Amino acid sequence: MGLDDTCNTCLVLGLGFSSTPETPPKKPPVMAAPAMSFEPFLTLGLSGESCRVTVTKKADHAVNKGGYLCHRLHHEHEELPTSAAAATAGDLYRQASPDPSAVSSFSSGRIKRERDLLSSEEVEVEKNSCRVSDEDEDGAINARKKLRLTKEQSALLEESFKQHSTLNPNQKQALARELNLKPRQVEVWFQNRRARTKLKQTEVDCEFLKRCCETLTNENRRLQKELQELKALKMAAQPFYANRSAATLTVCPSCERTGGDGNPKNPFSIPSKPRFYNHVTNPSAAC
DNA sequence: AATGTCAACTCGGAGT
DNA sequence: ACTCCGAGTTGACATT
Repeated sequence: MGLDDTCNTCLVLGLGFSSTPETPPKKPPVMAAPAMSFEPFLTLGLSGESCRVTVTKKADHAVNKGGYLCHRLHHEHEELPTSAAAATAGDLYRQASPDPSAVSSFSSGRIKRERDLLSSEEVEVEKNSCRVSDEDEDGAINARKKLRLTKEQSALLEESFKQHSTLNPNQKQALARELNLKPRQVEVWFQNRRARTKLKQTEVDCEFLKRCCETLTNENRRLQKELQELKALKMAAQPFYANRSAATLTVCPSCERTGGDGNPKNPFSIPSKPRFYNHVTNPSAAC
């Protein structure tokens, strides 16, 4: 008995959670609450450490798909972005933030990023957006600074995320205006937020499946034990059932009762095995 | 110093 | 062709 035995039973847990489509529609359903939507396809097996999640880890991707660094290095030789007005609404931001356009311009292939800047409205938003200058107090130019959203901004974003985990362009614009951020920043925040939600949900699923696995292992153990007991019981009762067939009735020499035929092809018959029935010492053990 | 967090990035796939 | 999004990654900053 033990885990090895349970493994021998080939107990396998596989949950696809097909309720959530693998390829979501254009506008995926809102994952409003972590209520076991089971989107990730987790597999469980009893061999080895039971739980394997199909979500790949960072380390699995040794190769960077893109030339992000190359892009950065390339662009750092390009013209510097214009310095924006200092953060007059500075209290809104916990720390100095770079010009978002400068951040965006780290890569040269900025087709996607630039689409956010096309409309005059967005340019206006950008002008008011969180930023100081491209040059920090050390004089380092165009260094990538990390923007930290304020509590108020985070709270509002969270609130909005609770209502809808994806934004349409209008919602994005409105939220960006309200938060004094670029639409692109709002978009990124929502993307990252969805990713975090999914990761968290995956962890929850994993824990759930681990518990399932433990429960099933215990159940399997219990059933194996029960089976053993039944087998033992059957063996003990074997002489009684050994010769029950009406076709070849035999008479117990001791009490003159009849027994089965012992035909192995009869699924209900138990083959008589002399080793369990000592005619000499116990001729009527079945009785 | 090591580790965690998270905004911002690239890339590729899918929808229109 | 364009747009959006998910997956994976990077790097600045915070925390331990």
